[in-house]
Amino acid sequence: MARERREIKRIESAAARQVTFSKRRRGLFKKAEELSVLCDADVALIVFSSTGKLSQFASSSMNEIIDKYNTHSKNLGKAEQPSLDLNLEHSKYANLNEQLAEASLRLRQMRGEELEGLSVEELQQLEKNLEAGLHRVLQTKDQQFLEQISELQQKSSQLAEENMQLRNQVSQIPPSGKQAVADTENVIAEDGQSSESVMTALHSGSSQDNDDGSDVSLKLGLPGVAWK
Amino acid sequence: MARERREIKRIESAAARQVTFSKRRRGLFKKAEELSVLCDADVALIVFSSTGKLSQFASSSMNEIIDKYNTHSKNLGKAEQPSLDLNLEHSKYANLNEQLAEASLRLRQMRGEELEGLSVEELQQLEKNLEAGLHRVLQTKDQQFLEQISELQQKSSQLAEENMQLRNQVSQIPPSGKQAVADTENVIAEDGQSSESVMTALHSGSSQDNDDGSDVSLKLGLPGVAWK
DNA sequence: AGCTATTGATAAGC
DNA sequence: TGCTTATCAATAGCT
Repeated sequence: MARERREIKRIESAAARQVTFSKRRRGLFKKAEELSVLCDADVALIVFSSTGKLSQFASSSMNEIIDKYNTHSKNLGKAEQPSLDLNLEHSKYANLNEQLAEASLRLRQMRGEELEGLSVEELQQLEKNLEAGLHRVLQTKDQQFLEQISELQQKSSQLAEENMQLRNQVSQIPPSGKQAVADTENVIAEDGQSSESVMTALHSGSSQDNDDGSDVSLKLGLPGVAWK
Repeated sequence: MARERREIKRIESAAARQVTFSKRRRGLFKKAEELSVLCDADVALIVFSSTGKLSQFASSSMNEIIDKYNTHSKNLGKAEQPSLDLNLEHSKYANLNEQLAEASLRLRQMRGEELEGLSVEELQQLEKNLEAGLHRVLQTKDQQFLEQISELQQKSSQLAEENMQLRNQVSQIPPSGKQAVADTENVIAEDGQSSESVMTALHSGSSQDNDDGSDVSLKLGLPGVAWK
């Protein structure tokens, strides 16, 4: 991949070998990571340079992958420690692995993947499950929305009441020129503003803020929620 | 490195992921071997596909390299192997258990259960996944239906043609009383009947039955399928 | 360690 | 899975 093709054969010059090692090692590790990310694969890569220096990459945990490798490849004889306990341990492990594989497959199928082998009946069952799940999710979501709206309405009316009381107090102050009128208008204006951003709090769990009604500043804001 | 740059991010389509996995895995193994040869390095590469299938490469012996790796990385105290092994075994087990619990929870949530703790955002994400999954399932189902319909139409027209030929043969028999006429009518009647139940076979995989046209009796019937 | 001319790898499409 | 092609990425040889 360069100025000239390089024959795949041990590089004799130690210097050139070192340079090529650095460059290609970087490329190899990059490719290994890309494969693991793109294809959701578990990848482990161990490289010892000719000088004995170790480099490694593992998409999850190196030990985990090596264990998995040993499990896969060592179905062959191993007459050492495998006592009853170990065998038991192993079969439990295998069993868990199976369950996990099964669960993963179902999950992927619910996401619409790997449907190839399914019969029409199985597809219909899947469809039914998805529709039921979707229905429940929508119900739950709606319920949460309704609860939040109800909370907000309550808060709103509470604020409106406070507002009215404040306006009453203000109006009882003997008029001393334009100032009083301006203040009253301000209170009304602020209320109008808070009702515009009223749909954004909710989630921050800051519901105790003005339970006593002493704190009039509303911190409503639910960031990142799209209201279709 | 191709028609279009691909973002390094999990490929959602299972089919595309599989194709890319095959191609890139080959490339990765090739690069690993080239590095080991060119630079006289000891390289071990272990890859588990998302479906759990193992591929491996080792410039020398996999076990040898793994041993060397363990020696290098485990400078930490290690007086006994049983304790280490046992701990490893235990953590693997615990880890698997966690993964299984996680998968089960997600599965239940897709079925619309245990949604209580979810935020509106999480619910919306779930909804999106469900809709996408449902969409793909419906597409797959429709495709199967269409394929089956197409097959049946073909079978139908083939049968109709056979029928016509049979009718011709029958009509060429010199009339010898009412019997011949009655036979002709029967053939027509049977054809009409088979077209009514024509949508029900498919799954039994009995497609060789009348390839030679000698067996006119259709055994179409897909029990338990509701055609909304 | 940077810089390009080249070769190599690979995303899409069949 | 394999093959082909248009493109993008890795890297060999220099500096």
